[in-house]
Amino acid sequence: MTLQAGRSRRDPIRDASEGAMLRLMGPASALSGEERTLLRRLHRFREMFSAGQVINEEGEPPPAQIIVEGWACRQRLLPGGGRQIIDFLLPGDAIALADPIRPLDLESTVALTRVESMDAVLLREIFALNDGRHDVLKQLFAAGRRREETRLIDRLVRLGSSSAQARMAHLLIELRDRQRWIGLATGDSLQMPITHEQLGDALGLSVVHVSRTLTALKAERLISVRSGWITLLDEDRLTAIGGYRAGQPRLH
Amino acid sequence: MTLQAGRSRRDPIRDASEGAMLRLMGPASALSGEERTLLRRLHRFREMFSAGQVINEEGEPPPAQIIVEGWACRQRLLPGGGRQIIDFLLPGDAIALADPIRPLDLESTVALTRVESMDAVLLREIFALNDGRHDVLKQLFAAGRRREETRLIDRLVRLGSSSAQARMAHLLIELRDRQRWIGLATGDSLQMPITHEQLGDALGLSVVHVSRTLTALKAERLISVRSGWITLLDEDRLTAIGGYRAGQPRLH
DNA sequence: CGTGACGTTGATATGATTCAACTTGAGTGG
DNA sequence: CCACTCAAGTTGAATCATATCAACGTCACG
Repeated sequence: MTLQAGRSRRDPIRDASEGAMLRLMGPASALSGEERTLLRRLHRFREMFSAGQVINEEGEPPPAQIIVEGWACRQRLLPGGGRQIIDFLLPGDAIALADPIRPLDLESTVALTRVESMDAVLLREIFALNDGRHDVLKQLFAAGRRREETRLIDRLVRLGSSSAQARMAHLLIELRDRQRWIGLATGDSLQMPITHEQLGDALGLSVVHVSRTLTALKAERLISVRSGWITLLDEDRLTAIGGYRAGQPRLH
Repeated sequence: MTLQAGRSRRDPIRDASEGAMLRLMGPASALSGEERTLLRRLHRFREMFSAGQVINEEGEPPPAQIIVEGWACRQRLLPGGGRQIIDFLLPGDAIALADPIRPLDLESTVALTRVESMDAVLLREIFALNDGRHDVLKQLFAAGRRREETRLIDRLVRLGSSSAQARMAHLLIELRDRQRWIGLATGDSLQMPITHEQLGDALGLSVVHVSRTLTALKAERLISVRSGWITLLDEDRLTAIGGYRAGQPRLH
């Protein structure tokens, strides 16, 4: 858990990462100059997590953070030793920014890939001021929280009622949409940096069946898989199979 | 959809119902006199729904309401014609009290039994005033909303990872706890006024399998069933089977 | 050039669904 | 008061989807 300030001024790596940071807010153009400056300042203080590392432990109060790079997940550990992944967290997604107090926290947050996050405690405090000077940013995160809740219900519905193929199709489209939104994917491809086991933990399927399901989708020419990437070959049919209805990223 | 004012002053039916209304807030003792008066006033304006009636339609902005009597559910309709029940709403539970704006509302709310609800638009406005005079009540509903979210995740986890028996056991304990909390159940019994089909829609099981699952639980002497009631005979084992962890009704 | 994590494939087992028949119980009208 | 009807629940048999077990392939990395 390395806490480090931004590097020297003209470091190209920092600039690229900072670009991602701004882009991930979607229509960053709507942000005021003050809001951009704030984000840039926050971005200097970030933490790194390696794949598999626990970002916050079950039962502990989660510190407010925003994912800048990499994938993480919210999960619940199961009595039998397994886990259920509740939601994937992608760049731009916030951890505990909104509602820090939970009745009984049985969830933990874990990095699925290498993750870079920035501290957002200050952001929460600024939002609490209600000074009106950061309202666009505030709205942006509020919208994110609403999308998160919608995804939660989407998952619940699909776990309760869909076949393996339907769940997979839906998840793939969801992830493609989210990645497009933050500029990580263009066209019909999406990054898929996680293992079948992790997919299975999210979809409520065994590793073996994740493999079979993907193979079936490939055989039906619905998707193609390169290492680390998946391309959606027939979005209409995937949408039909997954029963997907776009949860468009509305801002207000 | 009958909107009617309270009946005459000393109507015993109204009084009983009003008692339930106050009790359902749990530790009603903590409410100020002003808050009680407010609730009583609100309680004069209520709506009745018969079993099966839609309380609010998919896609329409839900009016703020509080269930006073009966069971309702939030649900999503499925492409195939079925539905997934997302959550059960019991007396004291609020509809759309907190967060009226949703990104894309695919849910509807439906009465499962005869339901009596009271209008809570005024309540929402009063809360928005932030005058500090109704804070206990506000906290009470905020806590309810948090419990609701916890239940959502509970459901998601169980749909993704548990067997039919485990899901059923967990749901029964959850419902018993909730009914106890609002004074509708005492001891180890709970009211079960809904059909196997409705249970199945919530648990992601077929009607037939709901029946089989309950029969199995009966055979193992874990529950007993009378018409409209279920008694939990061995709470420890049910808890173990369902992987239940109490989401205790905390207030702050 | 092992070694270990990840993915694939086949065989088998199991839990849940579906279809169909039958039972039960609560109205409802004669 | 009885007979009819309809919704809900139960039970058995066949089928289907997914899990489990096991073996093997492949690739990255020390």
